[in-house]
Amino acid sequence: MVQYRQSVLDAAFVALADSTRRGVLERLGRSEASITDLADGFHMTLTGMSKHVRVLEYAGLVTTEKVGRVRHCRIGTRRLEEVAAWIKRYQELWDARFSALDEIVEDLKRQEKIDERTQH
Amino acid sequence: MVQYRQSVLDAAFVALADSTRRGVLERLGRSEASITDLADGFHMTLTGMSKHVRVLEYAGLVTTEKVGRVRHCRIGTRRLEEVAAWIKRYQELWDARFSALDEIVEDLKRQEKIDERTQH
DNA sequence: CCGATACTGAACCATATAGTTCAGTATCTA
DNA sequence: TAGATACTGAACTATATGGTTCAGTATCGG
Repeated sequence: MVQYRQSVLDAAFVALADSTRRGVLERLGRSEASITDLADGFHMTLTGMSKHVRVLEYAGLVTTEKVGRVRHCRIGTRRLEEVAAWIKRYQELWDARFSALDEIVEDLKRQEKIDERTQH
Repeated sequence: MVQYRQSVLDAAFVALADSTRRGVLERLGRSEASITDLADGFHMTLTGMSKHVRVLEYAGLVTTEKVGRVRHCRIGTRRLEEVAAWIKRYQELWDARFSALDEIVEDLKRQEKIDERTQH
């Protein structure tokens, strides 16, 4: 289970690491498209685009359906929410870390003031 | 092919695509650490971890400071917010797309009702 | 000063990735 | 039915990636 979730999350991050694939997601955000549409739009062979779409589909970021000759691609399930959740969690850790630093800085400032007063 | 990463955003996504590097970010979320600390924690050579840290630093996700022999690594600037912003934007497109589909479905339902009525 | 520690750089290796071409297969259309 | 269209799979190329070892260099502690 944990292994599964880890690998799914990993697949999503890997899929998002490529700028062409992020572009495809944006494109599909506007309307569904065929492999041909996408290949044209990104100046790439059908085969190349087909691979990108498969990576996105594996990661759960798009879904596809073949109707006759045409594979219709559309934006996928809620998988991206897992990526967003990871980032949110990281940001929380990170905010906490910065808060801790802030406190240290505040302590130092307070200490300075005490030093000032005791020196005069 | 020649993957020159024009954008900082791309570097961040690429950095996040590796699960070890995401682990390092989580680890640094708890406290700062040296290369040695991280290498030990992730069962990896110093050289290997050094490379990961450099990737994270290039992406602006961590900052480092060398004090004497030791390189202190800590969680970086607000760079991750750009990643979060991209995802948010994508999710908006995507919600809009689903809303549009919902409307179509609603239209179809209405049409069915009309058909029913006109057939009787 | 000497030895241990902490890292860095270069070279290397195996595998993964992004792309191609070419040769199909299946489906639509005239 | 013939030909165009839409895709798929296999094989191949070039480069990137994640890791290693080994040989330094710089710094710390006794």
